[in-house]
Amino acid sequence: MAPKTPIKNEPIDLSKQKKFTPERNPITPVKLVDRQQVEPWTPTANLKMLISAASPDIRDREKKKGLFRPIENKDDAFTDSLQLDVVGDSAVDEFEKQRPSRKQKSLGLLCQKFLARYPSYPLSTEKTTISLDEVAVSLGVERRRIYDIVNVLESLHLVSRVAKNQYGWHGRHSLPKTLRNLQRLGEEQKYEEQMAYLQQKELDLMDYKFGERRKDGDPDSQEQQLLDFSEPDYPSSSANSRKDKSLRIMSQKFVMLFLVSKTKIVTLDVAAKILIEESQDAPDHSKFKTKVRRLYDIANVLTSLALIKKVHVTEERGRKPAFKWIGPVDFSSNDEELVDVSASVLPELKRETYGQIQVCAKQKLARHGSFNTVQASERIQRKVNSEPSSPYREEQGSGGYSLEIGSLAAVYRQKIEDNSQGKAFASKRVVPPSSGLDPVAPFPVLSVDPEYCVNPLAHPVFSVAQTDLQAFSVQNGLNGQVDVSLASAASAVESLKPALLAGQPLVYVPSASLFMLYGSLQEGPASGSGSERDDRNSAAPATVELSSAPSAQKRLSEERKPQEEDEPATKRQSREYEDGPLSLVMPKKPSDSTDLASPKTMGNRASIPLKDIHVNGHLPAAEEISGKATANCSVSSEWGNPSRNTDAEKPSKENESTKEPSLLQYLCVQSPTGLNGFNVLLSGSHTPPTVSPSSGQLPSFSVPCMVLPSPSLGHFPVLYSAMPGPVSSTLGALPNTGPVNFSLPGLGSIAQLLVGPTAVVNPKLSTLPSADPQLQGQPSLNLSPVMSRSHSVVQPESPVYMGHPVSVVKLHQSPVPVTPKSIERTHRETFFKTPGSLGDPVLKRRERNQSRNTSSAQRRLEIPSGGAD
DNA sequence: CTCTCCCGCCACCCG
DNA sequence: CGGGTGGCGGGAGAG
Repeated sequence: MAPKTPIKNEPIDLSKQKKFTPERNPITPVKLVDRQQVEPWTPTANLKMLISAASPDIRDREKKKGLFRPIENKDDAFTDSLQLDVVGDSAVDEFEKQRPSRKQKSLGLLCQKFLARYPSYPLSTEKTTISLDEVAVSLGVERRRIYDIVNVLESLHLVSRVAKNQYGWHGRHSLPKTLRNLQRLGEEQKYEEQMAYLQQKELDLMDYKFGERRKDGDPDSQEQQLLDFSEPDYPSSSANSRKDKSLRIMSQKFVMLFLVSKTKIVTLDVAAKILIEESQDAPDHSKFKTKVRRLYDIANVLTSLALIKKVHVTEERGRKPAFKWIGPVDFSSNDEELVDVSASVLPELKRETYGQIQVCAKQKLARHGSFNTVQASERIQRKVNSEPSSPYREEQGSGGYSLEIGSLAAVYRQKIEDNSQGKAFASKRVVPPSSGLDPVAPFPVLSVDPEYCVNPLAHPVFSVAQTDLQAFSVQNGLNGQVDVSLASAASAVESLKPALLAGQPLVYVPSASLFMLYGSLQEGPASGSGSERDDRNSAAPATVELSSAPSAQKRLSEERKPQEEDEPATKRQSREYEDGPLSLVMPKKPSDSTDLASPKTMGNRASIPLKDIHVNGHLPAAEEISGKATANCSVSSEWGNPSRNTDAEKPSKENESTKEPSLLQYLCVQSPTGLNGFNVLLSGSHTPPTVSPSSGQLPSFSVPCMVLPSPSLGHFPVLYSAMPGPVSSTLGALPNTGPVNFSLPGLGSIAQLLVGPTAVVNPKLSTLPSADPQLQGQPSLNLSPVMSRSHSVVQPESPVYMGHPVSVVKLHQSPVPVTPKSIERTHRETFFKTPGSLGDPVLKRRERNQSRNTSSAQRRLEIPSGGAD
C-alpha cells in the first residue's frame, strides 16, 4: 500500500448509526495498523487509523461513509480500490480524514436541511406531513436528532405532531401569532426583570433589590401558561400530548426571553439560570451544564430559522456566549388591518411615494390607542424587524429606527409577501414556486437540496451592519459570532427610539412612479417593494437605502412573498437580492464599532478592506461598476473558502439576472432629510461586465445613472456609482446581481463611496479607523450625520463593515448623469470571481462543505458581484 | 483552556 | 411489551 494520498473526501457520515458489521470485528487491528503504516498523511490520520483499528464500529462507519460518499476525492479512486480490498479497514480510515467534522454534522446544519425540505409558507391547501423516519433517512441522521429539531419547531408551532412518526408542517404562517403569545407570556412572567436581575447579579454580584422581589413576585404559575397556549391553528396540536417536555418548553421560554428583552440579546448563562430556577427541581447546579447544552440545541434550530444569531456579549468579565434575536419583533398578525401610515408617519414624504405603503397595524397598537407618529414608526420598524426576512436588522446600531421610511417600505413589501394580500404588488411579483430547486428561482428556498441550501439567507442580506461575515462564519454555518456589548447595545436601542426624525435618512421606497422612471420595471415585481429593509439602519446612522428598483430584481420581487424562507439557504439568496439591491445602508461608524469588543476583528477587516479599497481598475463601463461593486470582501479568511462558495452561488444569481433581460437596475437613493436629499438612480447594472457577456444584454447599460432631484431635498447629485462595498454584503448574498451591488455597505463602504458634493460628510467615516487613510482621499458620503450620533453601541459588527472591503466606488457628484466611465469601481472581486457568474447557475452544490456556510457569510461579504475579474 | 454540542444510552410512555 | 420519544450527560472537536 503505497501511501495513498490521503484524500480528503470524506463522506459525511450522517448516518451514524452504527451497524454492526461483524466482519470487521474480526479484523485485527494491529495488522491493519501495520498496513496502514503506509504513512498517514498527518498525525491525525495516524490516530484515526489507530482508532479505527481499535474500533470496528468506527471502521464500519467510515467505510460506510466512503461508500456512500463518492465525494470528490480524486485520489480516492485508486485508493479506494486498494482499500476495499483490504477490507476497508485501513483504507477506510484514510477516508476518514475527511470526515465531516463536527460542523458538518451540527444540528444547525441539519436543521437547515430539514427546513429546506418544506416551504416556509405553505399554501393553505397543501398539507405537508413529515415522516420522521423518512426525514431521518433522507438527511442521513438518526432519528434522535430529528426529534431535537422537531421539538423546537413544534414549540413555535411550525410543526405539530400528527401521529406516530408523523408531524404536520405548518410553516411560518402563524409564527407571528405564536411569537406574540410568547411575548405576552414572557411579559407576564417578568422575564425581562429576571434577566436584568441575573445579569446584574452576575456582573456585579451586587444584590439587586429587584432581584429578590422579582423572583418572589411571580411564582410560576405562569409557566403552566406556557403550555397552555395553544394555537388553534394547528390541527393536531391538541392531540399532542402533554408532555411538553423540556425541550419544547425550554424552547418557548428561551424565545420569550428574547422577545421580552430590550436588547434582544440573551446570554446563555442567564437563560440557563432562569430555566433552572423555574424548574421545579431545585436548582441544581449540576444542571446548569445540561441546560446550556440544551440551549445550544435550541439555539441551533432557532438560528436556522433565522430568528436568532450568535453573538458574544462582552462584559467586564469577559465574553459570554449569547444569542441575539433577529427575528420579527413586531408580530402583527396577518389579518390585521392595514393602516396607511404613510400619511401620519411620513408627512414629508411624498405621498406618492409612500402612499402606497401600508402598514399593518397591530392590534396592540390599536389598543394603545392613538397611533402617533412615533409609535407608528416604531411599529414599523418592528415590523420590519419582524419579518423573517429581515432578520437581520439589528437594532444594535444606533441606526435602528432611523430609517423609518425604509421600514415602511419594508413593511410594505413584506406585507405583500406575507400575505398575499398585497395584491397590488403581488401582481407584479411572480409567485415563486416553492419547490424550486433552482437557486435561481426566486423563491426557492426550500428547495431542494438541503445540502445546497445551507444558509439561511437572511443573514447576509440585511444586516450589513452587524453581521458580518463572521457571523456567518462557518461554524455551523449558521452562527456567526459577533461581539457585542450589551450595554452598548442597550443604549443603542434606546437611541433608536426616536423614530422619525427629520433627519433620518431614509430610504427610498420605490414608488410606482419611481419605477416608472426607471422604467424597467419589467420585472419589476419585486423591486419595488423590496428594498427597504435595510433599515438596519441600525447601524447606520446614515443609512441610505437605495432601492433598486427594477431589476434588481425581480427576484426580489419574487422574493419571497413568503418571506420567511430565509431558512432555507436558497431562499436566502433570493432575499438577499432583494435587500441588497435596494438599499444601501450606511453603517455605522467604526467608531462605534470600536466599542465593540472585537477590536481584533476590526483590525483584520480593516486591513483587508483597505486593499479593496484601492481602486481597482475600473472599467468605464457602467457595467463594471455594478459588477464590481461586489467586491467582496472576503476579507476574512474566516470564511473559508469564500470565493468558491460564493462563486457557486453567485452564478446562480447571475444567471438569473442575466436572464433577465435587460433590466436595468437603477437605484434610487434618496437622502433623508438630514442630508440633502438627493435622489439618485443608479443603474444597477447588470452584471458584471467583466466576465459576462451577459452584459450585452443590457443595453441599459447605456444609462448608467440617473440623478433625480429630489424634490424635497436638496438636491444632490448623485451618485454614481456603483459601489459595492461592503455593504454589498447584502448583495453578496445575492449572487447574481452584480449590478445590484450597490449596496453601500456600511461604513466601510460608505466611506468608500464618495459622494461628491455631498454634503454629507461623514464624520464618522473619518473616524473609521482603518479606513481612513484610504478614505481620506475620498470624500465619503455620509449620509446621515444623524446617525453618527449613533451610539457607539452597535457595532459589533461595525468593525466588520469596516473591514469589508468594499469596493470602492466612486461617486461623481455631478448631478448629471455621469458617464459610466467615470465610474470606477473597484472591486475586490477576488473572491468573486465566480465563475459562476458566468455560468453556471447552479453550482453544483458543493458539498456540505463549509462552503455553504461560508457562502452565507460570504454572501454578505461578497458583494456582488459578479464580477470577478 | 473554554465553548460547543454530538452521540447515543436508556428511561419513559403509549398503544 | 415493543417501539416511539426524548432526557441526559460523557466526552471530544473546535477555537
